[in-house]
Amino acid sequence: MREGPDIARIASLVGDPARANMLNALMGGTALTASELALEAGVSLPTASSHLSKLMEGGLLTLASQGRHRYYGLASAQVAGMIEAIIGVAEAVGPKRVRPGPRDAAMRVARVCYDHLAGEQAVAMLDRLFDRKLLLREDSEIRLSSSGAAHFSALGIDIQARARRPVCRACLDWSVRRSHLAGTLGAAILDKIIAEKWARREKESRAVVFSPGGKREFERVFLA
Amino acid sequence: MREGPDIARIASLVGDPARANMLNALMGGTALTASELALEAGVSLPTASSHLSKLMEGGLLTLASQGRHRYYGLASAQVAGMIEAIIGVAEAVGPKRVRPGPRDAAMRVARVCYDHLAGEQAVAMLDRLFDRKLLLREDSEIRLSSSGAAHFSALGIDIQARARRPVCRACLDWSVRRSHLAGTLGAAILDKIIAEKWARREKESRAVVFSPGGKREFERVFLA
DNA sequence: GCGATGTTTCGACCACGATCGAAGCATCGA
DNA sequence: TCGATGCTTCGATCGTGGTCGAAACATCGC
Repeated sequence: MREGPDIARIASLVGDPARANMLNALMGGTALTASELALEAGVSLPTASSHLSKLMEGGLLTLASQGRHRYYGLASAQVAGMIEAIIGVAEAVGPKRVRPGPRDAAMRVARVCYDHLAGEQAVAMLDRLFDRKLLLREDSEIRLSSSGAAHFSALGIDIQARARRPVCRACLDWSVRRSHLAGTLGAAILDKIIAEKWARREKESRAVVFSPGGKREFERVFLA
Repeated sequence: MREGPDIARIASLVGDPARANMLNALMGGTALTASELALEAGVSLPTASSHLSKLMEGGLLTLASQGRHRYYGLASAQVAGMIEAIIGVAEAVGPKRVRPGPRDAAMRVARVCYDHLAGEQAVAMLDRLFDRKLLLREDSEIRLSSSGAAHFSALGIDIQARARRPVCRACLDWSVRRSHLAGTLGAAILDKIIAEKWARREKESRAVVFSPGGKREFERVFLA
């Protein structure tokens, strides 16, 4: 019972499912807003806010205020390392893999992440957009190339860079552990997918289900 | 959102003060009985028993029954590494360490981490072993070189690589924030240090205290 | 200024889990 | 066989902390 660093305090911060989901979402290194984290964690905005202030007070997060957006990120690589260590143990002791379930499987393939597409389809799409040089990696940023601007414009997706919100942003995918496309462009693409009826949003879920024809169209346009 | 290894489950196991104290006590590497752990955690026996079964179910502990005694120990070096990582974060964000205190200072210099040596001495040793090419970095792994195998063999440390547990592993040190050597080789070196009486283990603590002569010997052999 | 959007605070509710005493098992030494 | 010791299970209590709706606060575009 002797004193030491308060390890229980830190561990219990990670020990709540909602907070664990938030931290997991932040493991990609990109800072996220409170709303995005609320969606990732599957809790309401007030609840998420409460969790975030606890994580802040615990020193696990940093906060960058930009106007009315507040971007939360992991405080340090040390914190990320700790979470990796916990993930490692969880994987080692929990080979459970309880039957994925159909909704779960659908979620892995494609789902909504805030206002853009996530899941295997989205990750594949981002890869392909890089391959075709429609998007360019710049350090940790993503930029729209001139050919990309023309390409999306031809698809009826016009991005006016007016918004304070970045046009392109990488967003880490929990199921694939790689990035997919967020930002206004990501949102616009999801809008198009829904508008063209290539896919529909599953009720009461984040899953996005493509129709057979819609899937072909999507792949022709974005995965070609 | 959810899916993936259940990190919240693992973290919440560590997140209870009583359980955290137990795990901390077990970081010394010696298995302890339920009564000892109850005392260490400052809770009654029934409470401790309940905590222990939770830790067992979570896969964090191993149990060795010997007659009417039941010895609990950490399940693996991986679990120990996770706890070290959490301690590191707790130290970093922790409140204004009030005067380190002598025991704390001794812990920084050298201490037991599960079954191997940690602390400044251990970090310095790993650095030196790399310099002398007795160990080789390979990506994020550590490998024993042929000259290293010969060297340790000459010291009476024979490592049979058959074990499923890796021979060499890096383990992050909370006090120095750099790696020290874990794995069977790390354990064997600690065994030698104790067997040669170069150092003794402080009672009721993880600190390892070198004798003046032992320190010289250790430095001659491992830090030369 | 205005309404719209993003975020936090407040208040109230409720459940989970930590806790302990007493009783039940299990194993030891005779 | 017996009592003693080490540990776990049972049952009941209780407080901490997660949760959300409503409202307040902050900042933007206009």
